[in-house]
Amino acid sequence: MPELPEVEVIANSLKSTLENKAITNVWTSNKRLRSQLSKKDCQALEKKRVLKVFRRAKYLVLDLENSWLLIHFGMTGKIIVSDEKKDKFLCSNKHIHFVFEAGLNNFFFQDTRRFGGIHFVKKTNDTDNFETKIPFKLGLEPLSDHFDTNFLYLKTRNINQPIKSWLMTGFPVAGIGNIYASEALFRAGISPLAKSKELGTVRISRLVSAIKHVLTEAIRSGGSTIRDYSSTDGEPGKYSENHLVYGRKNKRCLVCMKNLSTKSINQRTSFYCTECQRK
DNA sequence: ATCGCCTCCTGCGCGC
DNA sequence: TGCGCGCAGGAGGCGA
Repeated sequence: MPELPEVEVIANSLKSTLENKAITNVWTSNKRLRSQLSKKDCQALEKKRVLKVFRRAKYLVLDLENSWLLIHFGMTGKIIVSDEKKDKFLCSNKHIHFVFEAGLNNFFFQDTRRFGGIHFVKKTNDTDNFETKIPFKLGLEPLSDHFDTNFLYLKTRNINQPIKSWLMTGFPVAGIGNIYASEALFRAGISPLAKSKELGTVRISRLVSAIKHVLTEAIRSGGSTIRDYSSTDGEPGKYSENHLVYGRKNKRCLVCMKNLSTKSINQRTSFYCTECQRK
């Protein structure tokens, strides 16, 4: 489900309800997620205060007194904030895999397809950086100033695979999934099938601008809702209304009026315009 | 080292 | 109506 903008919207909405509150009554389902908390992890979370809530790559990060909690939403993950009692809520909601209480609310992590995951990362001292303690590498934030033409140009020089596939790997650039890869490539006039290393500085520069543009606008619009994404308050994202290619198979390209195409690239459907986007 | 394919899951919508 | 198939915002792991 959520790519960078959706997770950013979730993180922003949780700041006021979670920061400076203590976590209690931690519970997990016994269903397998990509990564799940152990009993010991749950105990370590009890009565710990949330210092900060933020997003990194596609992870929601809770910075706690003794640890970090990283939540990945996979395809169908979402967090529901409710004042309803846990047991009652579990009866009427399938696929809840993680619950904790903070302030006056319960925070429910729901994930139908269970491609999401929760990582507990222990702090050993106050100057720890969680990124050095996790078993996977996170790419550069595409909305940071470090993500520029020079960076993308250098990183793509040896990459033979299609630019869309490479963008979606999350490294060295984080947070870009199927929707925003498609949208950014359309706006940059680059075919999703273009070989990464064959893109020159002009097109790379256009791609950098397009990525920053679509991500920024999507955050501003509350993200993209395709089937079931919503923020913690249940509000769907409105950026889907601004999609120029994603989900518009056989509809007309809004620039050249030719019908848009789809193609499966690395098992993921890509939406694009064969006229406006060139290899 | 790189890349493409498979897999992990559930649920929905479509066509027969 | 009902069943089967294909498809869905991700990404780790495997083998060529």
